[in-house]
Amino acid sequence: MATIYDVSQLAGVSLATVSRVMNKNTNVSEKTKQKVLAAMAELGYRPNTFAQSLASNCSNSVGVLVSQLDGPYYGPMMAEIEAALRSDNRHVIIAVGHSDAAQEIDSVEFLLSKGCDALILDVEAISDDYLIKLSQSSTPIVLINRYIAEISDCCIYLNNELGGYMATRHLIDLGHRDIAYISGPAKKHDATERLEGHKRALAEVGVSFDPALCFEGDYKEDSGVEGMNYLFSQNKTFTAVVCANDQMVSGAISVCLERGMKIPQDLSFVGYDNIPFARYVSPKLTTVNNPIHEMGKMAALWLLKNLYKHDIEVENVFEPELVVRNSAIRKG
Amino acid sequence: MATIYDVSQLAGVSLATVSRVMNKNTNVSEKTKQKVLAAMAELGYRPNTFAQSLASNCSNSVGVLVSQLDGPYYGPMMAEIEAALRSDNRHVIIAVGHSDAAQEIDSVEFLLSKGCDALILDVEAISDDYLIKLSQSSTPIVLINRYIAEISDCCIYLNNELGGYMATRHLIDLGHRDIAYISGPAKKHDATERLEGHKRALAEVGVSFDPALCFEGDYKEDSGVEGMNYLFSQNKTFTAVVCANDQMVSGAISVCLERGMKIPQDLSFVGYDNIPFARYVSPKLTTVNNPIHEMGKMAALWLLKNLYKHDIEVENVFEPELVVRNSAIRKG
DNA sequence: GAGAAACGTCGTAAATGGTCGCCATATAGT
DNA sequence: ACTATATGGCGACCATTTACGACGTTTCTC
Repeated sequence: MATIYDVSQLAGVSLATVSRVMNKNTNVSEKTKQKVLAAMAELGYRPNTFAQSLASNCSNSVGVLVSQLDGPYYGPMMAEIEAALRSDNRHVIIAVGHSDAAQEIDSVEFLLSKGCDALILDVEAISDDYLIKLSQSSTPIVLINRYIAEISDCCIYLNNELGGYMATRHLIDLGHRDIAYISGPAKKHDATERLEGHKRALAEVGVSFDPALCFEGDYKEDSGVEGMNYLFSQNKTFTAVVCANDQMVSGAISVCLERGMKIPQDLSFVGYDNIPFARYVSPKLTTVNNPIHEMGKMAALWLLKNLYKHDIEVENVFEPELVVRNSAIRKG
Repeated sequence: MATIYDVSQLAGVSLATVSRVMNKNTNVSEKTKQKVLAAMAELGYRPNTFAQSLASNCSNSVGVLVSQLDGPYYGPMMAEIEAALRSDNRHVIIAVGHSDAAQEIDSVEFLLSKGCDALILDVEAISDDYLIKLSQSSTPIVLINRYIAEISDCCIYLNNELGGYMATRHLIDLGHRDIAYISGPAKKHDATERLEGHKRALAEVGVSFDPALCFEGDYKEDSGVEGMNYLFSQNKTFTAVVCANDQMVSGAISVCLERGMKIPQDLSFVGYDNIPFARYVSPKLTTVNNPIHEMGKMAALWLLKNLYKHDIEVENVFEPELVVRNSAIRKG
């Protein structure tokens, strides 16, 4: 492999000059620049990133920690992050935290030990305190899907409470009053926020929240199944169900279909997240759009702006949006 | 940040000795080893990976190139790769090729420039020749989802032809003879192989393949919609449809449902890939299992064995498996 | 039992391939 | 001619690995 030294020899200039043209330093004449570029091309020179990183103390890499890689949720986010960073010649290193505090911390340490310039974290189990302390270290972090007041500047998040409100409000506007709820795990912030929104919508029209009509799932399909079975076992009336994410809706609907029910005629459903499948499943899901990919993109742009000094605008907070399709209809 | 030098000072030994204990070199007495370990702990020492990589010419990183990150397909694969490599303290750098030759080559170059120890590639557009040449370079590669005879050792692949055969054979066994086919893009190897299997199953029972009953999609939901509309427009009889992947089945079924048809009573469907949603959609999809996550894992293990010298067994070729659920029934 | 060979343990110093500040020099503008 | 600015060279880092050799102890051999 050719080194910078070889290039400088061939081009008849010094090492520093070669380094300057690589780093787009302006103080290089066009003529020498061309000579160097030609030499690089002739040798098929490729700078050694390790040496660059060692000398410059910058790795051009950012670590991305997510809860899981399978599932429909993180793919679009990773795709946007990769695209944004890649276009600036930075690379992304991935790590998975499995929604477990110990593993999440372990992953952060891992990423740090690999010398990432910054971290993008979508973590659920790690405490606010840890994150606040981490943000004070020399490695910048940006949080997706989480709001911590003390470090709000580096938080990219969705107004989940509003989303939860919108889902239930939509059903209320459709005439429903007996609305069941299949929640995400109580330990996850977004899950409790969405539930809060649900309660607010209920309160707004004077309907009291009935804990018996609320099931705590874990955001996976199977818990939609469980949740639905639970709800039916309560022997209470309800004409609509809102689920804290689309995957649980999918599980819940499958239970109803197996019982010979018609959706949405017999029961209305509203989901959350608007994952790609929501459009193709039958009935097409009415759901709350969660612009997860945009948040991923924004996290990357945040880094481009604040760490790599690009002159761009970023926004931190995203608004949910109701996507009306066919899984919820007026109460008949 | 503490350096190896600081550690050596505190422990009262030389740099080489500290390096030796880090690299588990046996030639160091238990006593000095403990001294060094204590010093490292006291300083919170973390070796600088860039310096390590520069000196050892090994980055402990592997580049993973996939066609896309969103969609249900690559997530499980990435998850397995990450887990396997991570357990050996290696990290993965991701890149996306978008099924385009230029972008795929660009991504390979990108990954190479980042100094990956090896590459895991799931590429579709890059030519065999390029890959063969690439495999002769100093950076090992392993190919997922592709078979190239000249470099078969580093190919991890599924017997797609057999899978295509199984899908159609299942329908034949259920009494169907008029079977439509929605294919993947002709330029993708796996798509043509699956179609070959379909044709073989047909030929086996003396049914001639009717091009009018075959639509070339692009593996996405929308082309399932298109494909179904095309098939209906042909005014031909068919009692079953096999789609080259589950996403297209999803699109195809939605068209039927909108027309008021009952699935599988009016039309049987068999898919391919067995993506997670296939289990939760209604009707639950009969499909061919594509052990994509296992192939991802095996690719990682291949590297662990051949590059990082672990003593483990790996297998290259995977067999598809029919998963019978509810989207295909006996011809009525 | 003495001398030599072998071995285990550890230190020295030379890579590894860059970046970057500092300084000298060339060039251009006024 | 004087000064500001553009240009290029020199050499000190950056944090590690690793070949080589020093040194002391053990073991083998005659």
